[in-house]
Amino acid sequence: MEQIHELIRHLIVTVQLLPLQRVSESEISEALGASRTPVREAMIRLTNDGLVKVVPKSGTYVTPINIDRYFEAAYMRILVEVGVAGRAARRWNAEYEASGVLSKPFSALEEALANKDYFNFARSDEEFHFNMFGVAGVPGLWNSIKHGQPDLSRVRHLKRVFKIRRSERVVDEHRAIAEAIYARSEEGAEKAMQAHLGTYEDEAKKLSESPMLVDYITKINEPSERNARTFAANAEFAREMKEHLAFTF
Amino acid sequence: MEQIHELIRHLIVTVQLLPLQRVSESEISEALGASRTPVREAMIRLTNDGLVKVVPKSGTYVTPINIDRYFEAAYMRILVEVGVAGRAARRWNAEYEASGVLSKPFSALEEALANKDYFNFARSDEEFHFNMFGVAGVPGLWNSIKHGQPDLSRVRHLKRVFKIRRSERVVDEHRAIAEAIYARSEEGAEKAMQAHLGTYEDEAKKLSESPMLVDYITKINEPSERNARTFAANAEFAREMKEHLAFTF
DNA sequence: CTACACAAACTAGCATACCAATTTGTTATC
DNA sequence: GATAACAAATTGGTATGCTAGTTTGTGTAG
Repeated sequence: MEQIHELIRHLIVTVQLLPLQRVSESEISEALGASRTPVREAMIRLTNDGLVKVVPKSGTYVTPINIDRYFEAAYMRILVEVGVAGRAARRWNAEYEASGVLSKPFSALEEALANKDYFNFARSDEEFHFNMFGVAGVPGLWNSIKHGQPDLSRVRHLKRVFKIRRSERVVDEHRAIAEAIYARSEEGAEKAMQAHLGTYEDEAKKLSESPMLVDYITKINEPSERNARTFAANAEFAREMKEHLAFTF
Repeated sequence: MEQIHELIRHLIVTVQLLPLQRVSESEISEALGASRTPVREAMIRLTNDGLVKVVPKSGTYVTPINIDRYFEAAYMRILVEVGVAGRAARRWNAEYEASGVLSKPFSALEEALANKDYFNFARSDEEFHFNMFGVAGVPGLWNSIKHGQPDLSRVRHLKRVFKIRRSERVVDEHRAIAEAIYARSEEGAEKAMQAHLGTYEDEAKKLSESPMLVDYITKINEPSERNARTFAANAEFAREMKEHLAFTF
């Protein structure tokens, strides 16, 4: 069941299943060669993820992408991480220093960038942030930030697709954060984190400056005849659109 | 199914179903006169809530209460609400003023306190906070704060049971927040909110100063022969314990 | 040609039966 | 009496059939 959940989730996150599209239990169970029960259970979990909405006796539909929620989640992340960075600086000590909780992922980050290994780059980036939460004494919050909001993943995926990112500066910014924490400078760490994540307004601006993405989201959120298409036909539609827009999914 | 989910959730939150206890699908479905399917689906949702853990081919167990997670959630709430209060102050304008989004729930709060109507007191309190999120332009974050962390509800319930609360001061604190927002004082609003919610350390201290609650949580988290008891027998156990401790559940 | 009514098809919700794996209780062996 | 092996019972996972409600398509009346 977990596998089905992951599969459908992946299809939705990568926008191969488009908003408002119907994802019927029977259709998927048939396509996957499984019974309806595990599919149904996957749907319940997807409902919890906020990725689909079940309408009794009618159908299950992919939820529209709500970009406002993404902004909110980004804003929340900034608030939390800035506070956590300060707290980590306050709690920093020789023991943490010796363990290399921050220096190790930072080194890995530098190395990954040098090798242009973007997969490990993202991994090390995440590890750095996660370990900082650990130093701050609130390790569980990382998951809340990461999975707390319903639909971060789809927008994040689209950002990748539209190549909205920045790698080089990240290393320097992490260095600044790490050094402020080493120096036990609460204020410095907060400022460095603020600079790293940018403000809420910056985030909004950055996405608005990429109207292509906003337009794309608006477009796929619209109801259309594709809503009536089948599972397979819709994947086909997504593929066509993908090629047309020359994206790398 | 929603009803079953709510029922079991309520039983767990009110600690009538104790941590580590087995809650078998068949047992519950039988007790409720329903089939296993809806019970099973409720279990999936409870898993998402972090209230139970399913061990395949073994059983479904109530998760232990993790008080650290509660602290983390409280800390996160403070970080977020302080930032949101500042943002609300920055965005405050005549339109909001005229609409009474903040003044109305505040008045209701005062009135509820005067009538010792604690139900409406809590309602107005929540409405005030929620509306502040609206003024800040991030209404969706309120739900993230409220339901984001897995196990806020059980500790919150226990706090009520152990009578750890404070009502009178809340009104004054809300007034301070509201007035800072009216004055469009970002810094003032943040400070007032910080004072209202207290710091992370204060929260921890407050609960530590109530060792009875900490001890109680430790105790019910421990494995014991009750883990082998049945659904009904365990509810009985909870009732006994309740009476013994003279709590008002 | 349009509007409405009705029927057929499809939907998710639920009940039930069966399966494989784990746990637990018992028995046989030392 | 302790321990190991085996068997019976219990568990969650899955498949499937049925039901009630919604949607959609078709046909008929205007």
